[in-house]
Amino acid sequence: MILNFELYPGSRVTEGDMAAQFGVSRTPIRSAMQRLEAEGYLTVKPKQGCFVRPLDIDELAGYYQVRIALEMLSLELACTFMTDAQLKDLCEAWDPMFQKGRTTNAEKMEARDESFHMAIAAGGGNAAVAKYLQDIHHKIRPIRRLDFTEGARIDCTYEEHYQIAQHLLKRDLPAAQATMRAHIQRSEQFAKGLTLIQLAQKAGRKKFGK
Amino acid sequence: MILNFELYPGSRVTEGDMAAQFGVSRTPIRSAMQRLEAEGYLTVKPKQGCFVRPLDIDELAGYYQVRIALEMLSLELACTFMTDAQLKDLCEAWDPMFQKGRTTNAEKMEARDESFHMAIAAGGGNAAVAKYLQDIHHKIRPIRRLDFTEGARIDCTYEEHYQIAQHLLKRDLPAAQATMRAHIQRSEQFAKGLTLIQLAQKAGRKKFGK
DNA sequence: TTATACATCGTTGTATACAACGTAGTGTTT
DNA sequence: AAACACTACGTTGTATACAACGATGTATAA
Repeated sequence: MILNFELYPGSRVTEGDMAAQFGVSRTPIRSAMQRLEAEGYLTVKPKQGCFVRPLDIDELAGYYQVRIALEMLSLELACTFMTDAQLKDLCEAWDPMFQKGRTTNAEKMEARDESFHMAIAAGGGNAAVAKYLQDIHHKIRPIRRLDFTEGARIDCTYEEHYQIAQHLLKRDLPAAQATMRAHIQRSEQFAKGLTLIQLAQKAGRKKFGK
Repeated sequence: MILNFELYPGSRVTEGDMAAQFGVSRTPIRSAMQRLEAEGYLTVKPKQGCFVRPLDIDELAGYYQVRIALEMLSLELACTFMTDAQLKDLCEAWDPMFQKGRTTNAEKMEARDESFHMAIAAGGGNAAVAKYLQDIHHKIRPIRRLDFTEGARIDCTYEEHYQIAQHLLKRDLPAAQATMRAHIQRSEQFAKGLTLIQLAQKAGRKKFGK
């Protein structure tokens, strides 16, 4: 959605303005806003207006905790139900030797990373796990994207994904879980650092007006 | 919502009918339907109609798996962050010796049970855990209610909740987790059995028309 | 100068009318 | 008799007008 970038947290968004901006009536805008409210991106106060919810870093840490718990379950199911063929495909897709599929585009890389985690979740056969993991990925997307702005982190991601897939192929659940946990925590720590820098910059810009 | 009982899965629900039934216009009905669709209770096919989604038992098993994973995390956080005072309150509320707060009403009991699990989730300080657990509780509510139609299960629930709270108070995380896991699985097994019976009865009724 | 009452404005919530589209039923043709 | 085309109906999607209500600014009184 558009609110990932140019909308400041806390700012007001009225249905009328959005309708004029998109050239449609208030009805579909209203519908979209209700969906965004349900997803937690903005809160609508009756008869007052809609406000975009600021994302605070503690809340995101909470999502990462839940993510780890779900990824552990996801791996457990995948280790039981995914076929060797599926896991071999996964290994090949993330083999660090294959420089082909590599991309330096942060957005593309983030989509590829998400597809890795969702493939494991889907392979486990539990739709609820996949659903909640997808939801969390959406929630932490603005931060995760920062994770792939550095080439080193991309290399790391390839290596770790490959290891996880290999562990699964060998049906070594504890190793897969340990690697996944470390993978997620590393990514979180790195992204958290970059987010703090961005927040500081934003605060600086705000001081100088606009 | 009303779909918990008298609406057959797969049946069609039109906005116009609902609007007439509730005596309001289509607009708020439409809004509510979009919310229900987002929550997964019904699917709306463009230009065709809305259909209530049947709940299949495998899907519910998936939710129970996720629930266990989240409750384990919830306990871990609660064991770290909840105060002795909070835990003592919890113990008292579920002390089997106190026959006072007891209720035989399945709906009331289900609300009380939910409040126990949500209190632990809230006590851990992770809003995301609480949010997803709440969501799962809503999803499995139609089954869980069946769990409290028998007095024996109510006794069991009091006993198990009390033990969990006691373990937390003693800061014995593994014991609390083990008891919680058994508690949830027992509840699931029992409710699953009753659900199958209900489904069989419903199928039987359907055969005889109406 | 400060506090209070009031009026105006802007916003969301709701109702209603119309447009777009899919489905089912019917009539015709082969 | 069967298959196909067309028409009519019902449904959701959208636009617009109005109602309800909170907030803000202003004028008046103490």
